[in-house]
Amino acid sequence: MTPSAAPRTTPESAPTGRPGKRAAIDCAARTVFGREGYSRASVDAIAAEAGVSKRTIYNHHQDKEHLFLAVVQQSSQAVAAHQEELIDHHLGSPEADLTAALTTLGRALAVPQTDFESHFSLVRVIFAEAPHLPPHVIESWRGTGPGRVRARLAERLGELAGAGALRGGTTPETLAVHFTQLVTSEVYERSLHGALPLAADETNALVESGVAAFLALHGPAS
Amino acid sequence: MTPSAAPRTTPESAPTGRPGKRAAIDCAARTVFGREGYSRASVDAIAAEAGVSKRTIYNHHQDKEHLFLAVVQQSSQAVAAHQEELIDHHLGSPEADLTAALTTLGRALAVPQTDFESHFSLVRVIFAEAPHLPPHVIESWRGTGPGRVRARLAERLGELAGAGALRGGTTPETLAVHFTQLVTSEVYERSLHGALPLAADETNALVESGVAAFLALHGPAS
DNA sequence: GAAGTAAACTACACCGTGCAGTTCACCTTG
DNA sequence: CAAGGTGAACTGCACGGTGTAGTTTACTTC
Repeated sequence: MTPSAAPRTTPESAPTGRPGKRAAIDCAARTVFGREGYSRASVDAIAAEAGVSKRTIYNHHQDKEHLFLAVVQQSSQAVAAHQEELIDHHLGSPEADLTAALTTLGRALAVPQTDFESHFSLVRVIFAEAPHLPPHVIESWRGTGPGRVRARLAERLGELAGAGALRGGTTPETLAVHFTQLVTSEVYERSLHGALPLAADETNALVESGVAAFLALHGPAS
Repeated sequence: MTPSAAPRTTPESAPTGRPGKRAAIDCAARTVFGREGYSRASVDAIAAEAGVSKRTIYNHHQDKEHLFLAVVQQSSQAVAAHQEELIDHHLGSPEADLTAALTTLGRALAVPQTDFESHFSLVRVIFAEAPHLPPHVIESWRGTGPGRVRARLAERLGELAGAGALRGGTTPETLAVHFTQLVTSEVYERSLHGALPLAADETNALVESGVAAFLALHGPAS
């Protein structure tokens, strides 16, 4: 950890290489890092998972650590883009049934698609490695990951408030904070941030209860 | 990880040894595991931290892994006991100023005392290692750790509701969930569960805002 | 003499590199 | 356009160096 800003000439930003190899390496690295954590994940295992020679990994990435950081960047962007899409999809056009819209959005945010499972696993590893990660990496991750999602959620909820679907009187940011706290944070905590499976009906119950509380706080004036 | 239930005769439950050594080992293990994580923490480092021979560690504990599990048990109990005490202290006797009581409790729960820092660090490691931990360890930790705290909080908040200090109509468990979600979960997330320091005034702002939201939801009928 | 200490030791896993040989994409040339 | 050359990318393997879990041994202390 804490790399010293790539001193030498590295293959870092070389877009060369046979197509597919780079992608296979990154995908495999995400999978293995997510499954094993940083320390336990061996470069040999990543190479095997990618169906690639270990030497090839070092052709594309300077270091185990730089490989990890590159994959973290990709993953946070992918997760953020996916979640922003979810938010726009469920909250984009004025919904007739606000409770239903918030509930399905909450569920979608709380239980990650299996397609993105490895990305979310990697987010857990970021949490675990946070004390050993260079601060600028954390900040960058915050900015391109959760920060963007939170901002998008605030934007959409602010629009709903502006349209009268939610009570006014609070900033959009507060709405976003309260939504994530009440609707998703308990699911995250109960499942140890997705590490342990949580029964579907339990998830639903938590989300529905959270939405109810959120609407009790910020729902349309009665 | 995933030990196979201690097959041989082990020093596991032997209360022998010079007094103080065992405690020093456990304390050092907690510190080093908390600081480095499971994989990075070496038994040599723990021995050095404890001012003890490595052999002595293996006299008291079967294994690096069993050492880790033992320390986890201790830590979760210590954290739980400490937090239960906080809850009783701030919510035990009917308070004149409910807002102030909830705020100071929230602050106390959100920023751990430096005395318990290593315990909280270890909790982060539990999160990180969760996928590699035997399930019964997780369950046991849940029960003796967060579960007990949550139950105590529900109990006290239920009493307040019964005394009219909070609005009725919800179960004590829901009160406890909403309190932790609104008051502490954002602090935890922002600080990556305590891994990164969070400015004191920022913490205060989050806690106060959370208490305000909690009271808007469940505060005494106006 | 039971418990602890210090240091050496075994056995292994891992990172990163070197290198000889192979494969593939592309480009020259007839 | 097709045969053939060219060079970069890739493979497979072995190796040096390092770190670590756990054991052993000889010695010390209470």
